Amino acid sequence: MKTELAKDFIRQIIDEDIENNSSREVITRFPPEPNGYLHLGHAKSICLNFSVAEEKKGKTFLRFDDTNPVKEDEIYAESIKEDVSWLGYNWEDRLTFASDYFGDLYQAAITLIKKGLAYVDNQNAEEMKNNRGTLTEPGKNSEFRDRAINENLDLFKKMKSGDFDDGEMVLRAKIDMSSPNMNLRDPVIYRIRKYNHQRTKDKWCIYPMYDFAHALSDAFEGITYSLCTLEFQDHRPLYNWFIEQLETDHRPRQIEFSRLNLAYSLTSKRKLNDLIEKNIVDGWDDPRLVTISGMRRRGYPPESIIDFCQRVGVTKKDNIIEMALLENCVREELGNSTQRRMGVLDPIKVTIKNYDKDNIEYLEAQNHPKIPEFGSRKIPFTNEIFIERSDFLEDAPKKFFRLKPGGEVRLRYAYIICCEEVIKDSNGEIKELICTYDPDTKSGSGKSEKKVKGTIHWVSKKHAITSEVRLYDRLFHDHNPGSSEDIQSSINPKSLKISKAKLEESLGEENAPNSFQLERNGYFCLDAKLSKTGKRVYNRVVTLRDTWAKIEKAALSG
RNA sequence: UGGGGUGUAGCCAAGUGGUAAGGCAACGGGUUUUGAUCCCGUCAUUCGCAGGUUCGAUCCCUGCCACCCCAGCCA
Repeated sequence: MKTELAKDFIRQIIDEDIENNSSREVITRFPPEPNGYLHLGHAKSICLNFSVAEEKKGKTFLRFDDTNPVKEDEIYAESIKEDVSWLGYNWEDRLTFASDYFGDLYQAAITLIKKGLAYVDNQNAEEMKNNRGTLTEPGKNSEFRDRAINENLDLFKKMKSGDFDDGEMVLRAKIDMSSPNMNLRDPVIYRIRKYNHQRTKDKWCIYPMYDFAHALSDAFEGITYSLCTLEFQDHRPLYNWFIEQLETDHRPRQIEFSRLNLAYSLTSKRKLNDLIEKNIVDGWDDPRLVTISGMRRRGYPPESIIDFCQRVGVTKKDNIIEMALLENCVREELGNSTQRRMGVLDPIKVTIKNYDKDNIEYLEAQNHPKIPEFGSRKIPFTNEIFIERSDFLEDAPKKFFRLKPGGEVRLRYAYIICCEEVIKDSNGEIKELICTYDPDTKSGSGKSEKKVKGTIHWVSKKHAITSEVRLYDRLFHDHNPGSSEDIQSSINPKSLKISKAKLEESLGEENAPNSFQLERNGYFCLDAKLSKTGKRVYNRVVTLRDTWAKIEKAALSG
């Protein structure tokens, strides 16, 4: 935990409850539907549910809300488990499925019918829609609403035994067709779906709806706080209605909080799915996506995601969090946990004409500027090296501290060099720089008093390994791409740039770290999906803060 | 024009009937062989707006405004 955080309103409610009744347990649940992959918004919910319970020595269930066999699949359930674990949470023996309760749910429906609180409706979807009314007009009672209890019982049993086709009948709660809350206008609680369920196979052909299954599953598991997002606020009266009418042993309490939105990204399963189907991205784990699997592949440490979720807080206010906060969390975590290396993303060759071309000098380089325990390594220096193209400017502004014609710069851990000559090709593009070095300025030798303003990174040409490095930018131009249905038009065509980078020799070693900082270039991580033996592909996780870029930008605009 | 929510800085977010925490961003300065990190400093006379109650209101009351959610046999 990096910052002292004030208690959010949910924790305050829980604290008050505990004060009023010291025996009250904290049992929460994370209830995903296995019909897609988890994203950053889910991470917020996971973090909230698990940490709130953890803080009070309570428990959290991972419960799959698998009540719609048409949309759900086991592969999603597997990925969800992997993602939750990766974030660092453990549900222990509390892995459950709404489908575990299908039998109990069925009995609960029977109870409702017997109490005269549910009825079988023959209306089709179209008719039901027409009779539901509108936001300002009440609905109309179904002509089947006052069926006898025995008839309802009989019909419901026939629904279960497969006597009717999909859509022919539904079971509805009998509440109030004129309620201003649409959820209370006799909601459907069971529908017929002659479809193989991923877990119960063909045992059932009727499936409970979310409101019914969710409220009761919470009650069955003894959930004390059922935390969900704001759009379920209007469902709370229905949630409570089921709990009250069925007189369950446990009475869970639903509390809603606002979902997380991240600027320039999408946190909607449906829209994410769209991107994948249209091949705009490389699957659910594309590193530009804020799916958990995408962020994992990108190289975001789970700790940074948890830290982020803690910092954004929990309220009922709509929000769009800036990407900068997430990136700050990632940098902070990686800064303290990764070793430093050197690598050139866009190389330009430098020949040091006064350095013996047959000589190879091994120079000492620290693996971390502040953590000596990370040790050091030796890097080879020769007369031909690569430096970053952007570290040389022919026409440099006064405050440009890097290399320019006739100017000097320090090569990190090596010598100070001076640019003597610029060699260009027929197109005017710089092909090579001819420099001289000052032998007295060897790093750490203390022989020279010479000081230069700039230090740049470099790699020995002879020893460099060429690797594919993927540089990312935001996937969307639109601050809130989710607000539009036209996702395509806000796609940033330059969100992925592939570079043939020159990396220092040590990154080719067997025990080379999988994630590291390339000094002055950012944090990088091996792409587990694209890398093969003999071919390593790296993702830039995040850049370093770049105040020079800011100065340049300000100079351009001002 | 029904119901349910929400409005505190550019983005998040505390807060109390006694005079606006913190983080991110931004800006200025110091240290630095990463223009990184780190450190220091600046950044709301005002809490959606208008009235009212009060010695005193961001907090209590009234009215208004803005935004979000709801008319699936999805979750």
